[in-house]
Order: sequence, then structure tokens, then C-alpha cells
Amino acid sequence: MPTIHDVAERAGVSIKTVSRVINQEPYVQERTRERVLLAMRELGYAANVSAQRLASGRANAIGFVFHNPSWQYLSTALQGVIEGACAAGYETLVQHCDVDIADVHGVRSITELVARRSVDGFIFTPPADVVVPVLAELQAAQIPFVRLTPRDRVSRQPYVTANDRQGACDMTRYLLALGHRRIGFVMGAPIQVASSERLEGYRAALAEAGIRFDPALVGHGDFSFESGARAARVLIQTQSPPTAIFASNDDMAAGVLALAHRLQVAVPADLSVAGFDNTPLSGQVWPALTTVNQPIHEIALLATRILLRMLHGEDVGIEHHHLATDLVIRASTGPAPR
Amino acid sequence: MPTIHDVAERAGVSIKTVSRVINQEPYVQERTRERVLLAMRELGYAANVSAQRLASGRANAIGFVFHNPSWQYLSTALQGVIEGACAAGYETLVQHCDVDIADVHGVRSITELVARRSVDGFIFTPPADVVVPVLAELQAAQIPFVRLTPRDRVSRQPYVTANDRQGACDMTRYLLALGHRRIGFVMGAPIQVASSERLEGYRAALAEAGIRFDPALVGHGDFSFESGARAARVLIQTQSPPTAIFASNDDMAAGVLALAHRLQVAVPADLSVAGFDNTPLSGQVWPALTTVNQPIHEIALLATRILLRMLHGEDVGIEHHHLATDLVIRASTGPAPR
DNA sequence: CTGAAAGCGCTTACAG
DNA sequence: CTGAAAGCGCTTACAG
Repeated sequence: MPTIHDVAERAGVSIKTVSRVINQEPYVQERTRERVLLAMRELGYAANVSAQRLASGRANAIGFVFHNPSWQYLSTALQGVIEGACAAGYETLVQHCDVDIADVHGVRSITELVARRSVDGFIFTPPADVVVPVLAELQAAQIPFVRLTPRDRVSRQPYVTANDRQGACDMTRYLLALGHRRIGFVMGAPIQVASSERLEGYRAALAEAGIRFDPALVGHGDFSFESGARAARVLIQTQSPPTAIFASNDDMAAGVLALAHRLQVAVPADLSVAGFDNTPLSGQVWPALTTVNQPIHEIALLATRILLRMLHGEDVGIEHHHLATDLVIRASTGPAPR
Repeated sequence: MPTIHDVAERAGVSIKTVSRVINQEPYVQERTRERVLLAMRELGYAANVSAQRLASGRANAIGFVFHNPSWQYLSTALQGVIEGACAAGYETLVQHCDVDIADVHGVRSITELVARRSVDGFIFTPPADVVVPVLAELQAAQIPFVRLTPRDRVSRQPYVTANDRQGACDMTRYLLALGHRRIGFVMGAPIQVASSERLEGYRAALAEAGIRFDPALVGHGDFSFESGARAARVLIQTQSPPTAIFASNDDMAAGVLALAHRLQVAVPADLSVAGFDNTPLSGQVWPALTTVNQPIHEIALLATRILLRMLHGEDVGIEHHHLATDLVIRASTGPAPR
């Protein structure tokens, strides 16, 4: 493996000049730069990352922390982070964080990445951001991090999220426009901030249309398929059942759909069903789900760019971004019956 | 940040002795070891990974290469790799490999990880293992790698896969046991070896039962939901349609299901439908899919353990593992009609 | 069982 | 615009 010395010798310059070319520093004569670049190419040279890290004190790597969000969320977000990191010459280290064991393993593994100088900063995906002591520790140690769809939105720490409230409001407006007046809503796990945000969006649209909010039309789920089916059973078997059910994620909407099939309720003729997240699942059930798309890739990319700015020493101030969602209209929704 | 010198001073030993304790080398007096360990704890010491890498010439990291398999496959496999790597003190670097652009970006990014000394070896997930020139380059450079469910199973290079043939054979036997005699089969993308393996399993079970293989019962898909629906349309609208359709992955089986619903074919009363992979999707469609479970986590973990042995200089010989799958029986299959 | 010396391949100040 | 020296924090051989 060629080193910086080999390149320097071949180009007839000092290693410092080679270093300047590698790091794209100014003040290198164009002809010199070209000679160095040529030598690097001829030798197949690539800088030794560990040596760079040791000498510079920077890892040029970011940690991607996750607990266990949906597979799809994780992968899409990870690709966004990798894209942003790669473009800036940063590596991405994936770190699982066990939220349940709280500080035993979770904390250790993350702070260890810092202690061992393996990463310069972190991206936290939900719900990994609930490990508050870790975040406090990072903050105290001045290790930058950006959170994706975090639970706490009060602190000055930067975060990027989809605008859940607006998305739910849009969907509810759409169902109202189809003539639905009794619209059921299935809530997600209360611990996640998206749950209440989506409920608020639903309520806002109802209020806007002059429709009284009816608690009896709200089912309580936990974002799982089964909880969606359970909530739907309750909603459908009431005195005056809703003509539409808006489940606040796709998994629960699929559960609603399965229950409707079992009870022989025609979708969307007798019951419209809508979801949230635009997961692959939403397009692969029958009928295909009308849902809300979250720009996960863009969210992750933006978060990474903010993190990179922080790593470059920039004082970014308050960076709280709420990215717009969009409606994906498919076959599971239709005009209100009668 | 404390260094090895700080620990050495506090423990009253040389840095070499501290190094011995860090690396768990023998020949350290128990009392000395304890004093060093105590000093490390008191100082909150963690070795600087970059310094270790530079000095030792080893990265203690493995690269996880992926193209774009299903999200779920990717995540499950990644967790298996991280688990195995972490246990051995290795970091995991996730590297996307663009199979389509072939050697422009794909090759570059992978060989660069090696050139920059960022990783010691690789795990290739399908279909990233199709970048044959990269594999050849790695082999020439003596960089160990293990492939997951690779296309090429002839070379001596180690790999780990699920036993697709056995899984498909088991499923077909199960359908036969339910009384089905005309069983349709939807093939996946021909480029993936799993496609032909699964077809072979189907054929083997038919032969075993003394049933002639009928090419007219084989639909040609590409593992996508849409291709499953298309293939099902052809199969269902023939003169004597099958009483069961075995789609060789869950996405296609969901497509078969959607088409059956559209054509008002009752599942499983009139048509049994089976899938393969046991993805989350399979449990969230209606009726829930009978499918074949692949032990992805175990596959990834085993692959990582083999890679680690290679990285430790062991000559592992031929390591070609075919892990058993198991049947997951749910609601989409039932006795043959009549 | 323990240690002093050299060196891994870079970057950081500092000179010129 | 270019370079010589020092040092980042470890491990590797080699002595004792």
C-alpha cells in the first residue's frame, strides 16, 4: 500500500504538499497539484483514514443510532444519512441503542463510540432519542447530534421531522371532501409524539369543517396491525358506525382493512379506510391504501447536513424543521355511502 | 480524554503493560492487571481506535455491502452482522453498492474502503454479490469476504444461505397434503439464484407425489407485487385453473391475493395462496399468508462468525452453509375445493 | 512477567 | 507557494 511518502517522492515534493492536495487546501501551485494528483493516480494511493484521524483528532464519521423503528423507516433514513455523509467524505457507523435496558448497554455503546474517537456526532432516529441521559451526556461533552422526529421538541437541540399534524389535517380534509361526516380515527402509541400530532391534525380539520369532535369515534391503538383491527372492531360495531376510518399509520390501516374483510364490510363502498406513512405495505394490501407520504429520505439528508455544519464548527442556532407531507390517494377511499 | 500514558502513570506501570491489559494478552501479573484496570476505570479510559488501527495495521471493522434487497431483509441481516461484529469488538460499516453502474461507483467505493484501511473484510448481501470484478479484486488482494445467498455457489468462497429448495419443497408438500393437485407456481426474477432453487423445490415435491410437472402452471414474475398479480391473472383465467398458487415470495403472493379479491375468488375456499420469506407483509394482508420463514438473522450471524475467523488468519476451507427454513401456516391456505 | 525504543501514516503549527 | 520537525496514541518487535 502506497503512503504519502511514496507519492511525495514520485511527485518530487514534500509530504506536506501532498497533504495539502489531499485536503484540498489552497496555496498549491496548479502545476504542482497536477503532478501530485498524477502520482497519486499512478500509485493507486488513498489516504489511510486512521492516520488522518489520529493526526487530526477528527473521526470524519457520524453515528446512526436506532432502536427498532419500522424496517422501512430505518433503511430509508439510513440511506439518506449515508448519502449526506458520503458526499462530505464522512463514514457512517450504525449503532443499535437498546432503549429498554436504558443506560446499561444503550448508553455505554454510544458514549463509547465517542470515547474511542470513532465518531464526531450522531443522528438519532425515533424512538432512540428517548435515552435522555445519553443526550445530556453528549451535550455536556459538546458532541453534536441531530434527532429525527424526536419526542422532545422544546429543547434547543436541532431536529427534523415530518409535519404530522398537517399530514393528518390534509387527509381528514380529503375525507370530508368525499362527503364523510362520521370519520373514525385510530390513534397510535401515546408515547410517540406523532400520535398526538396526528390526532391534533384530525381535530383541526374537523373543527375547520364545523364538525363536533366525538371521542367515541377515536380508537386507541399502538401502531401495530393487531391494534388497528381491534380498534376497528369497536368502531364498526357501534350504534352509528363511521363511514370512514383514518388509522394513523399504515400497519393499523391494514388491520382495519383485514377486519372489514372479515366482517364483510365492502371497502371503499361501505367504509373508506386511510393510513399514514406510505409504507410498501400500503400499496400491497387490497384495496391499496390511501395514505400520507413522509419524506423520510429528505428528512434524513437534511438532518445530516445540519449535523455536518455543526461538526464544521458552525453555530447553527435553532434548527427545528417540519417537512411537508403529501397525500397519496389510492383505492381504499371513496365517496361517503348514500 | 485520557491516553494510555495517563493510565500507565496512574497505575505505576509502562504503557506497554497497559497495552497488554487492553488487548488481554497473557503474561501480566494478576495484581498488576487489576491496578491497571482500576486506573482505566477511574480515568474513564477507552482506547483510541484510530491509534490502534494505525499501529496494528488492522481496522477491526467489517463492511456490510448492500444493493437494494427488501428493507426487511437488509435490516435483519444488518442486525445479525452488527451483533456478531460487536461481540468480537469489530465495528460495522454500511456501504451501498450500485450494481447497475457496475464498476463506476460500486467498485470504487468498496475497494476504497480497503485502500483507506477502513475495513478488514466484507459481508455481501444479495444481489450485491453480482459485482464479480470487485470480488475478484478483493480475492487478489487477500481481503476476506463472505456472501449471503450468492448467485455463484461454485467458487470456493464462503457463503451462507437459506435452503430455498427445501423450503419450496416443504411448502409444495404441504399443499399436496391439503389435497391440491393443480398447484400454480409464480417464479421470481431469473437473475436471482433463489428463483430457480425454489422452482426446483416445487418440482421435486411434485415428482415425489407422482404428479407431472405442467409448465402451463408456472407464471413468470420478478418478485414484485405487480408481477404476482399479473401472473395470477394468467393462471386463474386458463381453462382449468389451479386450486392453489404458490408464489415464490410474499410480495408476489400479496399480488396474487389482491387479484383474487378483484376477481371475487374466495381465498382459501376457492384458491389457496402461499408465499415465501415470512416478511411482515405476509401477516398484514387478508387473509394472512401461509409462507416459508428464512432465518435471516442466523444467516447473517453465521456469515459474520466465519468472516471473523478468516480475519483472525484461520484458513477456513470451504464454508458453504444452507440453513433450514420452516413453514409458517396461516389463513391463506386450506383444503382443496370439492 | 515487564519495559524502552521505534514506528504506523498522517496533520498541525511554525518557518521561510 | 513550499517544507522540516514534532507529535497524534497506540502496537510491534526486541531485551531483559
